[in-house]
Amino acid sequence: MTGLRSKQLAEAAGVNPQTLRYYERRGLLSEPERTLGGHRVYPPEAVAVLRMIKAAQRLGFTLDEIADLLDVGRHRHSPGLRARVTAKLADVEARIADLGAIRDTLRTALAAGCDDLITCSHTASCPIPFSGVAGAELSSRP
Amino acid sequence: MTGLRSKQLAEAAGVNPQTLRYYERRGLLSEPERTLGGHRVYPPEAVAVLRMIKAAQRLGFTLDEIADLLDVGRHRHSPGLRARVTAKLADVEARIADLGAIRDTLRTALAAGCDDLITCSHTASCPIPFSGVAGAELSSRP
DNA sequence: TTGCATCCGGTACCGGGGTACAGGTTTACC
DNA sequence: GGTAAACCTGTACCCCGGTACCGGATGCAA
Repeated sequence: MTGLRSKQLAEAAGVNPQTLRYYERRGLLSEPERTLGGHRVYPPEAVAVLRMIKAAQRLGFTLDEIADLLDVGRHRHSPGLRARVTAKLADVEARIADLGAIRDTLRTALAAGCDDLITCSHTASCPIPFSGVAGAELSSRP
Repeated sequence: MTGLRSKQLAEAAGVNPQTLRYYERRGLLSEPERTLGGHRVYPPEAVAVLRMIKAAQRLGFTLDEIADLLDVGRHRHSPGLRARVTAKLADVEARIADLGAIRDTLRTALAAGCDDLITCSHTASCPIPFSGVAGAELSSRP
């Protein structure tokens, strides 16, 4: 009775109803109960799950990764979970570092009234660490 | 004479040669000189530009945004540049904050030996701030 | 001058993440 | 019991960021 129908869930979570089925196919949302007629009835927690998905996604996780992360805890934990979480953590930390560099760059650019990012960066007329950021890219994920 | 051919540039920047033409079409790379026969000859700075593109891209900027950012400085600055940079900066800062929350979550999960992310997060049995992350998502970009 | 690597433009395709549409059933309310 | 809204499955399509393939035209070196 506390169940949600597709549209309600979709609205509550701010996604398209079609996306729910899509996520279900992709293994991100576990298959919900059905009415006798076959309509999906989601548990209220589904909203939280969706929000998590969206949050994780916005942060650069792919749907597969998210599915993986969620799924693991859903039924039983595969042995590799800790390793994967650890890897993800490293990944996230790297992203934070990169973003920090970009943030600094943007700030510097603004502060310097430097309206011109590339000219600045590659003529080295203002001390923007863009090559540092760019360099970071070389040493990271494929 | 210091010019680079497609393949050289591609290798120097770690991208596919096809991608160069693609970026050119997209306005990310300005049209290079040509040999008499029509082959592209890129200036050495192109490498730096490409690295910047890749760095920015890894950090969640779309090609259009990057084109925009680059283009502006390339010829003449549209009046909106500062505003756009400022907006991007806010965006980046928001991403950093979100990533920080995710990082904390992952750390907490690891530390708690909590192998199960969703169960943990939505049964509130361990004090993981996932809803905080999820909530942040509501207040941000479409 | 011949030969092979490279490049050219054009078009087609791929994977990721959705979204839309078709055509048919179910629900829910009057 | 009728009817409109919501739902169902399935398939097709869209955008993004590339990548691959094509047939033909250079570039360069021996």
